[in-house]
Amino acid sequence: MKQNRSSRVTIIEVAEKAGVSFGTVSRVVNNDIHVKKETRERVLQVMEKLGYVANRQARSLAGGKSNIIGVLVPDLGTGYIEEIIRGIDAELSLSDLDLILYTTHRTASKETNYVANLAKGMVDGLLLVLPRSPADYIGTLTSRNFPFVLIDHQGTGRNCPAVGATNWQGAYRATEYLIKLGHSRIGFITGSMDLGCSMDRLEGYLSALRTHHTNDAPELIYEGTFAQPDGYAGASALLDLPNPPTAIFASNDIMALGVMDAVHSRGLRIPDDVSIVGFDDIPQSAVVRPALTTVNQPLEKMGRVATQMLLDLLRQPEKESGRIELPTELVIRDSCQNARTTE
Amino acid sequence: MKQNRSSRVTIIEVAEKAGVSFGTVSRVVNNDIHVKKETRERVLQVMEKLGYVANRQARSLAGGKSNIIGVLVPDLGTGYIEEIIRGIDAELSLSDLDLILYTTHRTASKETNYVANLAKGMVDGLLLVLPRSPADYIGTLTSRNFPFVLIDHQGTGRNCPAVGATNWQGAYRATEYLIKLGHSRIGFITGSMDLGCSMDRLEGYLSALRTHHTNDAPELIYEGTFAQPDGYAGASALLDLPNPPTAIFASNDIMALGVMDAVHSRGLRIPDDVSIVGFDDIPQSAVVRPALTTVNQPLEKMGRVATQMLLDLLRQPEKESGRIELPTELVIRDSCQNARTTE
DNA sequence: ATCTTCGTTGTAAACGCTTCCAAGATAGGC
DNA sequence: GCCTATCTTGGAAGCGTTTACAACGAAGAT
Repeated sequence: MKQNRSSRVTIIEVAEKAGVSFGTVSRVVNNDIHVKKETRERVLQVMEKLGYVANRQARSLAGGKSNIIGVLVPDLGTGYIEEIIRGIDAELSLSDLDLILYTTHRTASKETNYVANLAKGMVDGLLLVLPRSPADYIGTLTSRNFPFVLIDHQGTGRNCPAVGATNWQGAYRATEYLIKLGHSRIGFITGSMDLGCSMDRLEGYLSALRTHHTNDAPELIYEGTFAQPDGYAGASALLDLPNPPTAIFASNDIMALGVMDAVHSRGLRIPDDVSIVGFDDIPQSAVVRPALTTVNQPLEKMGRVATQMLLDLLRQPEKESGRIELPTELVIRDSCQNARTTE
Repeated sequence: MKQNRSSRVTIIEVAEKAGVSFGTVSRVVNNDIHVKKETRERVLQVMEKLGYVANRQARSLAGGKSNIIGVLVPDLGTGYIEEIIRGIDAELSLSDLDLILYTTHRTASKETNYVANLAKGMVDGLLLVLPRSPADYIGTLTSRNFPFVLIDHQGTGRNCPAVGATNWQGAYRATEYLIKLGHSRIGFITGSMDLGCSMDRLEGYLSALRTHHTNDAPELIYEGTFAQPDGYAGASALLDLPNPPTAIFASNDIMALGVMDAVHSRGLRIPDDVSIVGFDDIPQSAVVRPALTTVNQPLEKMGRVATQMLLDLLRQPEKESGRIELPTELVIRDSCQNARTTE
């Protein structure tokens, strides 16, 4: 017994049972004002009784919009993206839009491809999380006036809708904190340098060092890619230096976890021997021991705000909307300590 | 300038440019055999040149299927659901199906509602993660022959497609492990008792105690709901007992984290004073200090397997498929120790 | 040379809805 | 009581596909 397509209740069936034309039913469904109150009630009742559910595909086809918004993410499983999605979902569940999720698995070509296809009518708007190659399609999207919002990506020069966090400030504050604790050799592990936020964090670190006249020796900077092993490798390299740093600032928490592992495995103590700061404030950072001092990035909120922007854009496509930056905040926990004066 | 609907390339346009009828183009798109090789190539070229993308809505409407599968989850943000989604996504990205995500925010009525509507044509199949009230709709779904798979839920008596984990065995093994370490008073914190898996874990715990002739006093069992505060409260209550347990087994890792907090805040040491075991093996459990001994549940794999089952069901709806249980495994880390003989 | 039989292609009729236009009904103004 | 303005409703024309069916030509069989 195959699923019976004809079992579905259509607008026509409702119309017949209610003694009106299907046009009227459509008006009821769409909350059109031009329906007499009693008629509306009657139709509503029949709909209820028959268990009518509008066919999405048909509505989309006829109406020219899908009521779906596409969310494009690079990957799942870091805890980072998930927080953003949570915000998106929370905001979206307040509207009647659905969320369709695409994972590019960090492939730039896939990303461009998806965007191109999705923008051709599958979805009404696009939320691009941590985009790799926005330059490839932002132009097209903009000129076609297709609604989209970039999440956690530095603008590409153009003034396009985007929400990010104050990466520079966060890194500056964290570095300054370490300096004020008396650290003068502070190691830094970067993120993927093709991402704007990585650059910003590095700049923030460097600015803080310079402002406070602290050593910014290039050997203290290790280039990572945001993955845990980079933290381990970076910390190992830094601690092998003839004059090793007394504090390490990792560009994200995942790498900071790697740093902790490396430090532990050399028999050094945190924060006694090495102070550590991360970035992001993912759930793990609160539960590791010692709890990780880190820069909080309001990921869930970024998701929410971006979604709100997109909804605005959907309502009034003409409206210009630029970049929004949400504040980061230093969360002080237990992974840092005054630099030992014996040094 | 509003987005121009007519800018979209349709099958008809392709047909004209290629000098064939639109029917032929449709055949090419659908890989129908009845097209001469040269014709196909020509059409393909034109499609490429024009940047043709099939309109999903129209295909769905005409073809009677959406090529979308719905994933219904109770919530986001625990790290638990996300792992499952990751598995689903991984498997789905191998097919040409898209994933549309629904969050019920733990509301049973919303769940029933979503399922009812989705099954009426919006999606081709449903993946139900940790369903609250499957009894409400499984009957309908089954009789309508609508493809779906339950993830992480104990069958409701019926033999319906589901994938879960061996909760009973996992809890049994963990409890046995504690007993063999010499613990004779083992506290247990349950999950939400309306979920089958919670029951199974409790049963596993009890069975192990009985098998090894160990005390299963009811005061050692604290009823939780899988949330971190329950772990804290549960541990506090258990440790306040006149004869407190020397080990605590929490029904999930999140609660185990709460237990750790409670133990720490009383100035007790883990594992010296209290041994702790969790369940799930979420990423956090590997990074807390001491690292948490826990029962690994193959969440990502459960997502994959469920997706495969659903795809099978989509291909051959007649096929009967029952429940699959994936093995859990005890992961021994640093949160347990021999019971002190001084007790 | 005629009849089949493929292999290939064109065409019409859905699919369930939105939207626009026109027509019927109703009420107000003179 | 008649005409116009307003409210309400019906119906037709798509939206871009799929799919069943018909049609056509060419090749093989008789």
